[in-house]
Amino acid sequence: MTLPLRQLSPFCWEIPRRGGMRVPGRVYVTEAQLAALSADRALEQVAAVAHLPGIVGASLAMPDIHWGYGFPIGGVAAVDAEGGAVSPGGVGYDINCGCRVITTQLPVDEVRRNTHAIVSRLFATIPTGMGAGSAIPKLSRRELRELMAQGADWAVARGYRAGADDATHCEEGGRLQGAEPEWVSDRALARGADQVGTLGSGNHFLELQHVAEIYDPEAAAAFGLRTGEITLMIHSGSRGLGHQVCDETLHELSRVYERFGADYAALPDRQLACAPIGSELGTRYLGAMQAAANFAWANRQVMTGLAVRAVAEAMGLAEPELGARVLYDVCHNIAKFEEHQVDGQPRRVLVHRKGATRAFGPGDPRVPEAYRAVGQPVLIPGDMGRYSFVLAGNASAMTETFGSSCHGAGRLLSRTAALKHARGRDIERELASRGIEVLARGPRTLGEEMSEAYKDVEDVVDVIAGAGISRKVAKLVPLGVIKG
DNA sequence: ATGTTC
Repeated sequence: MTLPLRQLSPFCWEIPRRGGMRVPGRVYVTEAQLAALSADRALEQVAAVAHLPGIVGASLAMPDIHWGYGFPIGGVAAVDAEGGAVSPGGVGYDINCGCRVITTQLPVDEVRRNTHAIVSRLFATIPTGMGAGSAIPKLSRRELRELMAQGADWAVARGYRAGADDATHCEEGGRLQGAEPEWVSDRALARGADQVGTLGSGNHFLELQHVAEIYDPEAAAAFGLRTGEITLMIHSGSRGLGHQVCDETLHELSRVYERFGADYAALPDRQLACAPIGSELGTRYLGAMQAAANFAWANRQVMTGLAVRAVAEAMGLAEPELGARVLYDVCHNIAKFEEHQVDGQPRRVLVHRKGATRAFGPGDPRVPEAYRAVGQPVLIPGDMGRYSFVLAGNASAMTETFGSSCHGAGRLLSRTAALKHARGRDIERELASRGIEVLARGPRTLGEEMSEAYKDVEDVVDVIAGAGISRKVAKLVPLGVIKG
């Protein structure tokens, strides 16, 4: 199927409304990226999402768009908070998968000669890989429920912290309102009980980086980013607990969603299964999803405490000597109630961001005060062999994308294709020759995750910057990385 | 992404 596309700007294309689409689609890509997209079904998914009950504005896609379950990865869909539908496929399996940057005052030159010791200590401290558990003592169901009610604060209160303002430097303060831990099943609790403070596998990572380049000195100063200083980046989510919440809801929803009304029955893809926000099932999913999101924040917060301690020990320093603090923490797999302008009127909407990052512009009260003048920090992880970016949200994100930006590089090769390319090579040694020390549980992840398997994240970020949605603030280059 | 097919 070929979709008719209308070019709106050098970086933006519209899929006009037709059939059951309630709104148009809008895709932020260059012409070259658009040509590459014809190979997968992601654009059809953008059009399919436009059928979602209650969707407003447009069905959006960021430049790192690729095919996903129901919604494309890189998709953004806002639905009316009253009459709209919530769709687990618009959040993804890894609820509140997200990214965090911790800044330090350590100079890269001092740290580089200790890279091996630091990466080894990080790898020994933070469990990585599928099924890895026991970073901290296993939690009881009661403790887990407390954790899911409190989010990042749960971990801060137990001493897992970088600085004094870690939680307030998270999107939503590291805790979504409305979380209902009671609606998270026993099975999900069992999976999460020993996974707090664990990294996971796939594209999840913890990186030791340095600030290699500053593009926007004013925003960099506000964010505490200084050239030549060390940062840590954590990319992880809600592990087996969030996965279980998504899985259970999808199973339940697939049997009943068509009964919610003609709009639901007419959805073009069963993977878009959704429920009215106010329905019993919609309410239960939202409460459990918000609880799982808070689990993810606690998870990244515990890893923050463990990582700061590990770096200090490896450097032979006291923790305060690192000058570490959380710059910011964003979720890129989530559905959140937010107020946005729709057709010039303020409206409460549920914004699904599935592989998309919140990117609020300057002056927004929902951005921490220290950053408010320059806009929200937008954290964009790249691949393990190149670099990552810190951006700042622009005002136009608020009018164009419900305050949303891209979330990463996006895959170029499938996992299978990447492994084929990696055959006979020593990825670990290749990275070492470029000054990047990597420790992973197995060789397979390294093959699947090698640089060539990903697009250049700078190409993605440049589209976002070209479209005016966010602007580049700093480039972060890895010295070392731990993986699953 | 995921005790990688309850």
